[in-house]
Amino acid sequence: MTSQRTPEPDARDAGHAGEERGRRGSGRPTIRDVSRLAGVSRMTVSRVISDPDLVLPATRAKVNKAIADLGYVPDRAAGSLASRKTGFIALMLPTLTNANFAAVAHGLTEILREEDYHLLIAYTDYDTAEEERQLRALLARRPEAIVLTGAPHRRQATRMLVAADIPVAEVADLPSQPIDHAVGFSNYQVGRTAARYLIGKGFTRIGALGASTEGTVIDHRGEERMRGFEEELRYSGLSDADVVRHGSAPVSFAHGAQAMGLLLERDPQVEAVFAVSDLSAVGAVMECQRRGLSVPDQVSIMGFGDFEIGREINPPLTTIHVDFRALGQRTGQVLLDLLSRPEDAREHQRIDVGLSLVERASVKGR
Amino acid sequence: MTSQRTPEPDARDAGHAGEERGRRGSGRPTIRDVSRLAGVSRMTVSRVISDPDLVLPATRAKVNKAIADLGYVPDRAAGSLASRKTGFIALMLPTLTNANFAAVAHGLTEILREEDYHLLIAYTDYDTAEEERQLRALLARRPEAIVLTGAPHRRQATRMLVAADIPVAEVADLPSQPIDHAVGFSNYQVGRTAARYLIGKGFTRIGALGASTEGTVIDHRGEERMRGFEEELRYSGLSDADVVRHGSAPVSFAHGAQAMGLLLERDPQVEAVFAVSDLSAVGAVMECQRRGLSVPDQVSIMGFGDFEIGREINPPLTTIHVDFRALGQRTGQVLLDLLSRPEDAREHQRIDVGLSLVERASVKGR
DNA sequence: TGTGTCGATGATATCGGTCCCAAAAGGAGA
DNA sequence: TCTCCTTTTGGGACCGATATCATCGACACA
Repeated sequence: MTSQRTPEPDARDAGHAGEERGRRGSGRPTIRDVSRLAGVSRMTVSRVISDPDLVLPATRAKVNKAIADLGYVPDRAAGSLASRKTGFIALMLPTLTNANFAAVAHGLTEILREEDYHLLIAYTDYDTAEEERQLRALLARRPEAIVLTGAPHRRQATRMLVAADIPVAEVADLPSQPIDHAVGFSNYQVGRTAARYLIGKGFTRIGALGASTEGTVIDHRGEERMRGFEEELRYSGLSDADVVRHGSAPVSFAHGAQAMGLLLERDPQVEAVFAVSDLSAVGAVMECQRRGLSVPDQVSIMGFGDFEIGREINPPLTTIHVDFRALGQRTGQVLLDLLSRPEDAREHQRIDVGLSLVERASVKGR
Repeated sequence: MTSQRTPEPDARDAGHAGEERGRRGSGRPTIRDVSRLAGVSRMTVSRVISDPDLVLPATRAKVNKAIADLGYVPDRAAGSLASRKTGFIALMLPTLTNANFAAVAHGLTEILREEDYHLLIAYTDYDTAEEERQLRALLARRPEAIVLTGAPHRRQATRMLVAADIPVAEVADLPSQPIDHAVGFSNYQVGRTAARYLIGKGFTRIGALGASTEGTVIDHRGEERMRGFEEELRYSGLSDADVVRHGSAPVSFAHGAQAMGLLLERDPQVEAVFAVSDLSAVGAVMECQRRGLSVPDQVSIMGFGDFEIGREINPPLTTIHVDFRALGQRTGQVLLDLLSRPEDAREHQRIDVGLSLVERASVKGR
């Protein structure tokens, strides 16, 4: 049978029962209420929740009944404080209103969920100033790790990250000097790959559509693609006169349509165009069609991101594919692995998830 | 001048300095470190952070310097425990990979950010079983309010919500019997509006494209639109034989294409189609074009949600518009208002953000 | 019967903040 | 000068969990 010692006296409850005066509590059942009802100590209740095998089945049953009867839900804030583990992973993105970033969040959640970690999501709307505020707010929640898209761009933000002393994973870009860990692909290589592909198709008047780099609202990853594209053009001895930077991030259909319009006015002879995003590319295709230009017979267009819409339009869009959901999952695995091992056994991870060119009908060589 | 009493002795630090043995702490500076460095009590530091006006400017300056020197970031978990305010608002959505839901999250964040509230996001992938697990995990974080898309569908989940005793806001649908507060629109009315519109255009063979209602993965809001659409057809004496439910939520381009294919095989004479989502509708348009059917000359198609892509395709898509970002903002305002006033002054809110029909070229009357 | 080991459970300190009230200083008014 | 009030600051308990170590039995073995 179970042992019959008296449970802990619990000074706060000694004396007359039901004396509630002056108590700060919220009225919701606490672990103490459960322990009293079940006739065990708080520690035993805690064990039933976090590691049931340590408790005798009979005791466990009593405790579980008490939990159910009271509708007890443990307070993780209190638990975090005591255990020094919050179960939070922070995620800072430029925006959620982008299918690929949302896919990263989705993939991450799928993995973290299993280990009862929660994602704390913040977004910056591509604003470098907001980044710092958000980071401070996130760190106050004591996440056990933080996931960022690319390095932070303020000195102060980087300092805060280092001081936080938690694993940092940079995703969706592979910086040459990662702060800590990195899971992603090279946006610069995306640009170069796109340029080489179009050059290989025999085009010589090649353009690009990206966002402006002025102000604080900047899509750094998109700009990396533009840079890679431009450099490849130059290496190949081609002009970068048809590279258009227009409007502010995030880019979408309307951006592509406008930028394509500008480009066509600047150079009506342009043969092929790379857009930093499929959304932009789709907008460009539509703009061409409105102007009576046939894609791909008169202008070839390709994008980046392999958004679902690209597959559906006519002609289907040639693009560069990155599996963002898998990227999120992979990041989750890296972090779980990192967090489950002692600090001194953690080596830097740098994982390139790669990219692939998806040829569809919107590009047709000369 | 400032007062010169000795600051609190702080038993934990008495005796020889630097004796770190056996301490549970994390190594990060705490409010106690700041108070020692600044030569004030912890309470004064706390005040400088949460209500600076209560502290003399000179003292405030000392404290702020100590905070900066140490790189101190307050631990919100500890603060939450003591103050009974976590600063969390929970948000449970079917998915984030949907521009409209992402827009809700976005709008909410914009508003809550100002008052330093954080959104805790969970998603269920349209799975009723997952809903309950996620809800339990969310409530363990002690959010001060919770935002849901429509009522939870498990008895147990509803019970947990009521027990949590916090404001509940249902968004993106207006249930006839809201649990607490509701901000949204009637999906049922969307369906009826769409049907009335198509009927008014003189069509009599009218179809609809939605998701299957089998299994646990169900898009209840989409189904409400389907139901409203069907009922309006019947009220008007028309057949609902062309209403197609196919595939599982979430629906997208490929769904629309497939479902449209099925519909055309079932009834090649169909004149007009309503899809539960613009994404589906776009897929349907593309499918028609692949089959050589002209939209809108041979088939009219309309959708719901006013997704950006609908504006860009040829022909532009007729749809029903709801401003989801504003919906999120409105919800945020309601919640902030609710949380800033005493509990007994809180009345139930029911806000209809309305909907509007956007006529474009994809529907052409007989 | 004595003793060592192991499994189950309890007692207490602690995590890092805030609440509540008390104390000290400074100024106004009698 | 004394009292009273306001402003500023501090002391200690407390929020609701968990870490850590102690304790109690039961059992094996000598």
